[in-house]
Amino acid sequence: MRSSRAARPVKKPKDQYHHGDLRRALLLAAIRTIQKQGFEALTLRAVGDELGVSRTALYRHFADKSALLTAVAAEGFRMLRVEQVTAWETGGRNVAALMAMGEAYVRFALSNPWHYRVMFGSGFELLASDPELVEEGKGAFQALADALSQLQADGFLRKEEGRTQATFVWAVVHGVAMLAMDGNCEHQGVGAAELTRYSIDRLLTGIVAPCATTPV
Amino acid sequence: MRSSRAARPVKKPKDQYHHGDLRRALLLAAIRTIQKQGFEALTLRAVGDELGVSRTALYRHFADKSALLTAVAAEGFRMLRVEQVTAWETGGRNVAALMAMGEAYVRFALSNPWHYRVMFGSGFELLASDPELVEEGKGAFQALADALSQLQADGFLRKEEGRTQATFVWAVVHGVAMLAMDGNCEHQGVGAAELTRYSIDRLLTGIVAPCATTPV
DNA sequence: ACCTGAACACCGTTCAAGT
DNA sequence: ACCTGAACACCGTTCAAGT
Repeated sequence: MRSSRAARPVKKPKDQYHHGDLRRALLLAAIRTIQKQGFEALTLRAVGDELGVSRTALYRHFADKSALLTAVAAEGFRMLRVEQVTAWETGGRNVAALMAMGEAYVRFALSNPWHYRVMFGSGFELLASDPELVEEGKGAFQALADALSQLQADGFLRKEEGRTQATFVWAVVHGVAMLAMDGNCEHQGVGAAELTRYSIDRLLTGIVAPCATTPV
Repeated sequence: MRSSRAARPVKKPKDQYHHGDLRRALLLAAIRTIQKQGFEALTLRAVGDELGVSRTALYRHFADKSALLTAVAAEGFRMLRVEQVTAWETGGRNVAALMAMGEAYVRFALSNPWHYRVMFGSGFELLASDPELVEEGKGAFQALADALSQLQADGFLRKEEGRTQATFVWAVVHGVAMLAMDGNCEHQGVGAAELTRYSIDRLLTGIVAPCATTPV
């Protein structure tokens, strides 16, 4: 279908309308705007303008603004998963690598604060049942769950229900990321990097005083 | 000033304009709308209509919509602090009471999901430097910090920098609350109540496997 | 099929005018 | 001082019309 007629200038496919993949272009433009200008700056008009396209062209590729944001969120989970898997694998698939995953998680949120917010559906309605969003969300979760599962098998972690443990670990890095993003920790005089390092330590060891056989 | 002229029907103070305290009425109406209809349903017009007042009357008491939301957030932190202090004091000011605080924290978020979101400035600009917001936010944090501080003194918790430890504990319950609210844990087959209980346990003990002297 | 331009309903905000 | 009604700029969305 695509190359039915042979000799034609392949570069610009006639430029009849615009790019080759407007949907992807719209998605990336939306991410860029959110990243640089924040969530409130994202208007369908601005996205269209940036691509030199009508403000209603978007409706050919997304049902509405909510669908666009859902795609932005799904793309975010994909990016996050890649960084998580990389941290785990290059870190050596051990406890140190798990800690590197935690650091990478918080770093991702702090580097992409607005994008990260969209991923967790803050302040607006996300299409929570969107198949792509669900799949990418599960994928990011699974990267963490797999790491924990192996560390359980290796005897480094408590052996307990995997998804519950994984959700807890996720909640911890998520909470740290949110507080650090909002500046809530700096507000208490605690640096984001310091909070992250401390939190990952205590995630592993807990906050209760060690037993008497261990030096306090 | 208030009772200068004596004999007058005290009930309705002439009804010249409206209520006695429009600012408070606007704040409560906004909270009610957010609570029941969600964040996107909060329009200044709707708030005005609900109180039978012009849509611009609000500008006599709040600089703009952002200022109204900031007041909503501050009120939320005040409510949260009350519940936290209650849990701590009625719980007996011990480790069990700390766990009750954690449960109460998550319960607050799950009972007031939209209000809770506003408190953490999701998706819109909050007046982060607003004195009332800062004060109430610090107050809620302090309730937790005080509890931890006493448990440290009593030897139940690791003795370390108080604000860092408190911020970590806050991050954990915050993260659990967020995931539970979004249904992200149910999505993984983990119940919110189960996640909360487990998380508070592991917050205390950590996830690493106990040392050999303790039964696994 | 894909895109456009005009139009509609809705919103936050401003402002001159009322009491 | 406090509130109102009309007006303005902006937004998401729809739709008939173009290619």
